[in-house]
Amino acid sequence: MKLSSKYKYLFEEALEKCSLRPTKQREHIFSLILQKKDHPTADEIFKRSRASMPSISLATVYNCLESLVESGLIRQVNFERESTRYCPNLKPHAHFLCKKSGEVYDIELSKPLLDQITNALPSEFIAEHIEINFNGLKN
Amino acid sequence: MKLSSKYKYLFEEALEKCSLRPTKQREHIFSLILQKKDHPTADEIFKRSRASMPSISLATVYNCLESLVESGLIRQVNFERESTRYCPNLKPHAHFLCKKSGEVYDIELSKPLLDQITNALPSEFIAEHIEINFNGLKN
DNA sequence: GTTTTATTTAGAATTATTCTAAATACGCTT
DNA sequence: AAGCGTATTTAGAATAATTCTAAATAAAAC
Repeated sequence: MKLSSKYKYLFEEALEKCSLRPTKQREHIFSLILQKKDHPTADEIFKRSRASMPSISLATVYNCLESLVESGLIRQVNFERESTRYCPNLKPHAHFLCKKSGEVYDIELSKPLLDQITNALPSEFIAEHIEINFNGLKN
Repeated sequence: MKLSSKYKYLFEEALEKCSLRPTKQREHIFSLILQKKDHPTADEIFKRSRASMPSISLATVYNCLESLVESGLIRQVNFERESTRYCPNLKPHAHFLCKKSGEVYDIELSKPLLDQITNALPSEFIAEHIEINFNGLKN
């Protein structure tokens, strides 16, 4: 599993900024997440990654995901206390979990709406991160 | 730990509707959560509840919390994969976790803003629940 | 090329939560 | 109020996701 040159550059830059090394494993996992844009858990990524990199370990998958999140290449998504899922969509957006299928969908949010939500905070609160999660049913 | 008559009635009604029994343990835990309106975890509630009910077990605390959530008397709050916290504020609101103090604050959201957020969903999504969590710093 | 430092790896450890099965309590009927 | 069926409590074991540990390997700096 290899990154296209466009993403390869992004990948190396982003890791560089955090003084992290662009290893084979990190690249492999990043490319897997980019490829199939569902919202896989660490364990799903582990299973997928073994297909083309049989020697990878689960601990490495966790480590790599942590590095990718830290460098801002992917983000985490949590629903209640389910396993953490990972998402390569970096535009601000919300998530929707369908109770029936278990699938997660990205929900775009307009900039003005996001600003309004942030403005709902009294001034003594400085938000670093907002997470907006829906759940319900999707047709 | 006893409930005031106002809450006692609410408590009994709510459990009744779900065919759950108003036991001493459930009442005790509900009153603890009402009393100190921070956002305690199951373990914190367990510790507090032992002060006045030393025989209670952790499993019971989990069971009671589940019943209280099911009957709509309290709600759960999850930040990333931290322990689930519990909240007696039933008005729709968001939560803010201060990274520094670890404290959780309720953030009121106006009805029109909430409606706008729900309307951000394309029509094929039917939301049952929305969770909005901020984190950052509070002065 | 050698050294330094970061990363990977397998397996053990941890943490929050759920499960299990026996004991107890609740609430309904008589 | 006694008895009965069912729900709840309890302690401890089990589970699941994740993190930790320490040795082996790989990347970067010199």
